[in-house]
Order: sequence, then structure tokens, then C-alpha cells
Amino acid sequence: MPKRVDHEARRQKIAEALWRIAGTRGLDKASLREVAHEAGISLGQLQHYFAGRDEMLVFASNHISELADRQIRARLAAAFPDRPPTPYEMLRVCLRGMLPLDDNTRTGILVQIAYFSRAVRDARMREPARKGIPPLLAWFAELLRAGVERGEIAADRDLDAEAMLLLALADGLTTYVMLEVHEAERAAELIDYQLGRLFEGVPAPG
Amino acid sequence: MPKRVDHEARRQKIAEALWRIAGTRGLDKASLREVAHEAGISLGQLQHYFAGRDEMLVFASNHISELADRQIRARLAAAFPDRPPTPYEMLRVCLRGMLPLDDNTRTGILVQIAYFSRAVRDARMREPARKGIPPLLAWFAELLRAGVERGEIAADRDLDAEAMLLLALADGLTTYVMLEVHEAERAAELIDYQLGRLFEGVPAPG
DNA sequence: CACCTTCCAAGTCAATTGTATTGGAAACAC
DNA sequence: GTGTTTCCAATACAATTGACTTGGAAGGTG
Repeated sequence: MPKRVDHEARRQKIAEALWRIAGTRGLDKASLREVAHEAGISLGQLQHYFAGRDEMLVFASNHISELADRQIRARLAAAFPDRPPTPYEMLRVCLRGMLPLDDNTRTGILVQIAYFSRAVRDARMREPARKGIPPLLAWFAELLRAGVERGEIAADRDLDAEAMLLLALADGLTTYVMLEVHEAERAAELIDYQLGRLFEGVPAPG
Repeated sequence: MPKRVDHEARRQKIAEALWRIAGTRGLDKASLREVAHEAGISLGQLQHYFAGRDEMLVFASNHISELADRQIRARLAAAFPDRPPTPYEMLRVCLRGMLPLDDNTRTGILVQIAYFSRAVRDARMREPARKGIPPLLAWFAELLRAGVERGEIAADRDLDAEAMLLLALADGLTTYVMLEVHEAERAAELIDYQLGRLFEGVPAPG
């Protein structure tokens, strides 16, 4: 066997270059040449790692999902280094993590939007975006159930519905932040407003 | 003055051809040639009505907004031909009108998404999408205030917040319908769930 | 009729695209 | 060293794009 190269690492480097372009100039502008240039490699090299543009897009999509997943876990660990967070706190951190409150997340959302606008028309790109949602919803519902057991949430709530509402709310509010209808902080307040109605008697964090 | 042509009508015809393409193949595929062909005219003729691609896109964007506005008013008038609808009914019809419950609306949403994914990066396209939202929100809030006066909504609600929540919710739920996470009917149920919590003691429509 | 403005069809142009090909450098096995 | 496989740079190619030019048809005005 000849020249050994870490195949996966290269593909990730390329995916991150694609990420940068999609977040600034849009996914359409992420041509093979542009991505290669952004990654600091030649078109020939890029083609060696991806058979075609679509394959590159799909790989990058999956890569992004994993990164987003990892980031939200890191955020949770960072926010509560000493004690385990309450269900309310976990939910709040997760939902806030979806909002474009900082530049990094904002760029990530731009990339998500670029992919989303393709995913709604292309089943192949829809799959990766889809599959992460049900587990996330189930986890939200579980957190809410823990909230019920702690007596913080009324027992007659439809927890699956509430979980979906919170998720959709975060997404919808983000939409209007990106359209500059309101600020990201306003979106965060509204999340808190909805959360506060759910968790009765739980003091809102400062 | 020579040959007289209804300029505006042509531009609308072109905008609708663009609409059809953006809804099926995506906004990027809406090249001047493709739009011209879809509209059944020549490239030369299309260029006579729009100086460049961007101008065509902006015009079409505005045109779509007006159509959507008109459609929702028509829907309201059709749903309650005899008596004036209650605030609850008006809100419910409007919010349901945003969901992809039929093929027509679904296509419209695909177009909206195509535009949205450009608007988040291009201020020129963001403007038209933006400007319609505040009046809509104000109208929602006004409906909610009427609900408070009828004793259907608790007096201590933050009506501006509730209005934004409902709007964002409809958008977010639509997002997940398009990603095939849940059905449009489920989204409608969830809207009713949130509405039902707001309007206390108002019976849900069959 | 003559004229002049509006309208638009056809063609050209440079730029950019995804894909394919070719040739050779690099590195490991023997 | 020889060979063989992996890796990749360079180039070519057809297709598509937005923009522009040109020439003339259509039709109202005088």
C-alpha cells in the first residue's frame, strides 16, 4: 500500500470549508472550485475525495449535524460544571442554543437555512436533517416529564405537544431574527415567556 | 406613442412563471432563460421587462407577498360569508392559512423558503419580506385584545408576546412539516393546542 | 403616407459550472 | 531497485449562465 492519508480528516476539512462558504455566500456559491480554494487545496485533490458535488454536500450535511450535536452537549456541560442541571435549566440552555445569540451560532444557522432550502426539495438531503429530530423531541418530552414529577409542571399538560411547541417556537423565532424583525434577545425572552408558562412557580434565571 | 402593451400584466405573468419554477426546482434554477421558457416568451422579451435577474427577483418577491395577502383575506371572507368571525376564528383561520394543508399553499411555502434562504443573506431581498410582519403582528395583537375584552383571554397575558409566539409557531411547525417530521394536520392540531390555552373556555371548532 | 417610439427575436460574449482525462509524484511491498 | 497502488495537479470539455448588441417588426402620431 502506497501513500497513506487520513481520508476522513481531509473530508472533514473540506466539509468545513464548504460550511464557511455556505454561511457567507450561500450554498449555491459553494462550487467545487470555490470549496477547494477555501480549503486551500486543488480541484483535483477535492475530486479525489468526493466523486461529485452531491456526495460532498451530503457528507458535509452529516458532518454539520454531528458538530451541532457535539456543541450543544458541550454548552450544557459548560453551563453547569458542578451540579447536574434541573430539567428547566437543561431545556432553557438547549433552546437558547438554537437562537443566533452569538456570531458562531448565527453562521451555523445560515448554513442550516441553506441546507434546509435544498432539503425541502431533495429527499436525499432531507434524511439527515430529519432523523435527528424525533430523538430530540423525545428527550424534550422526557425533561418535561421530569418537570411534572418535580411538581413544576401541571399534570394535565400534553408533554409531546409541549415539546414540539418549544422546538417549533425556537425555529420560528430564529426565522424572524434572521429577517431582522426582532433581536435575538427578544427571541430569548419569548422562549422564556413560553417556558415560564409551562414551569409554574419556577423562578426565571437572571 | 407606438405599440401599447400592458407592462404590469407582463411582469406579473413572468413573476408567476418564476413562482412555478422556484416552487418545483428551486430559486437557483430560475435562470432568465428558464423563466422565459416557462412563461412562453423569448429571452429577449423577458429582458425587455426586467433590466437584470435581481430586478426580476425583487419584483416577483413583492408580487408574491401581495398574492399571499389577498389569498388570506379571501380565505377569511369565504369561511364566514354570513356573520363576522370572532377574534378566535379569525386568528385560527389566519394561522391555518400559513400551514401547508393543501398543494397550493404548499407550493407557495416552497417559494417562500427559496426566497427566505436568499433574504437572510441579501438585505435587498429581506426588505419586502420584513415589512409585512409588523402590521400582521399588530393585527394579531389587536385580535387578542378583542379576545380579552370578550372575557375569553386572561387579562394578565402579554398580548404582543402571544402574537409573536403564534406567528413563530406557525412558521416553525411548517418547517417541520416540510421536513416530513410530522403531518400538516398535526401542525394544525398543535396550533389549536396553543390557541386553546390562550382562549380559555372557547370551544374548539369541529 | 411618413415618422418615430416601443417592443422583442436572435445572436454573441465571457464567465462559471460539474465532470472527465491524463500524466506523474509519492510511498510502501518485495 | 522494481513494481504497484494511492494520491493529486493540470488541463480540457460541454453546458449553462447573465449581460449585451443588433436589427427589424409593430403600431400609434403627424
